[in-house]
Amino acid sequence: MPLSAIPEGSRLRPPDGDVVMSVVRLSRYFLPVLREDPAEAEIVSHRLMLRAGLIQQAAAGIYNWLPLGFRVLKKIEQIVREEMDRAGAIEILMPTIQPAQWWKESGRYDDYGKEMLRIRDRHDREMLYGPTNEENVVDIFRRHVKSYRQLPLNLYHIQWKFRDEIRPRFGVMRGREFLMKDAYSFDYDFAGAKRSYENMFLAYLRTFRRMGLTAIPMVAESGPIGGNMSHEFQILASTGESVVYYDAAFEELDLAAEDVEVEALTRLYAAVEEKHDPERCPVPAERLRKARGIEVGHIFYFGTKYSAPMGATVTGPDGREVAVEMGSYGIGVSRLVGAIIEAYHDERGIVWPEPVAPFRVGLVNLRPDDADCTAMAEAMCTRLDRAGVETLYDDTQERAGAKFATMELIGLPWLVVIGPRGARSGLVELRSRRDGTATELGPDAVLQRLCG
RNA sequence: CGGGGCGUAGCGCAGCCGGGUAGCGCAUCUGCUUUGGGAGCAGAGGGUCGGCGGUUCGAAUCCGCCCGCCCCGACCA
Repeated sequence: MPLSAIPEGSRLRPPDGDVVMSVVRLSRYFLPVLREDPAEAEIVSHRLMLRAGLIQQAAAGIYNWLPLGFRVLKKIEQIVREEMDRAGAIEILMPTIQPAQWWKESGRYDDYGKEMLRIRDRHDREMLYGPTNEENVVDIFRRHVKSYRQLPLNLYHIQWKFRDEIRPRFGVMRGREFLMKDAYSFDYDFAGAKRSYENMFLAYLRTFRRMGLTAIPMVAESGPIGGNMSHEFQILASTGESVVYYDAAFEELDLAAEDVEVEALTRLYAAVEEKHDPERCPVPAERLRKARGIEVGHIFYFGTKYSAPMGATVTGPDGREVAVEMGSYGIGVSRLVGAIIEAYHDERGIVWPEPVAPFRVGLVNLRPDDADCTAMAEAMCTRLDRAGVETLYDDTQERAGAKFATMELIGLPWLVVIGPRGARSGLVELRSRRDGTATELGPDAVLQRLCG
């Protein structure tokens, strides 16, 4: 087949033959936006995710991820991955389907109830779609780790989970199937487990901050996972489900330093409304903040709850065999997509923080039928691609109003507008989605602003 | 799981009470005009009315059963 017969697809192919990787042509892309609000969506993030073509429902609490939504999901996943790796955790991938036997060993097979999706294979073996992976990771650990010298160890994966919620709702914020990062720490003793816990605590603050979010860790019940040291991380959003009180110090944390005093951070005050007692609150009024939050992460220390019954032991320096001390650390990756939209949107649509935006730039060619406009736009595409700027190039024949409305709905941080006016004067318009400010610049200046 | 509601064209909805040839807006397709904020005109296509059964000469409409989805409550990354 001659090269010219191969469909170009959505990637741009510039005249010199290089395949462009950063720029996507809207006319060849798959972006099914909805002009009207779907009837089933109640909350703003769910409405916007459906309207902006991020997801499509398959069944109650189960979603298809369409191209734009999938890009965001991958961005979030990658930030989580990088911060886990930075914290010394090691990525693996455990299966979605697990044998029931492990759960019978840990004693959770009966405890977990109807939330766990139980299935049987063709040989009538009992299996389940994992709602979490403590048993699975303990099985990996116990078959290979025998000595305290191999500790500490932290294994994590980013995998789909299924919890058969009684009532899934709010789109991906409370789906039945969801993508979660779950990490599991193994230590020889409590002191080590506490260090592992604090290490994850800091990693979580860094992870959420990189996404443009303020995360408030609050002391939590440890629930069915068990244990006695637990924090849940709520990100602030005006539409959040719970009301939280917290020390303003959380907003000013310096997380970049190598020697962050994590233990001090774990003691900063934060509480959900139900547990907040104004009389006994240790934070002075001028430093107390009240806001709404959405839970996006939860960390637990639970000691030997799983290692003891499942026989995950190591031999210590004294020659004695002990069950390892464990913790587990979850981040709702798919939930974060909805949570970030709850935190960042306006009446026109989504306003993505740059680190998680599906594309950094929306390049609007107002007149694809005009040779000058198109030449200018395609030249800009090539330059943006060379600079590695992820760009969605709107080369469609829609009218200006429809193009702007779509771009504002999908919320890319930067809009570059090329029209007949600018094509004559050599200027393009650079517009910020966040504050709406627009400036007329030459192509060089645009590149500089976006890359400098 | 208890309570409430909804399933009619891709999306949003009307029609159902009082059974009688399935409609509207948007979207889609064709043509012409238009082109910096969701265009105009003309034409066209698209429906097992969620499913099964019943009543009836005749069912989107009445009755029964089932399925799916949404909302409110008790639980959750």
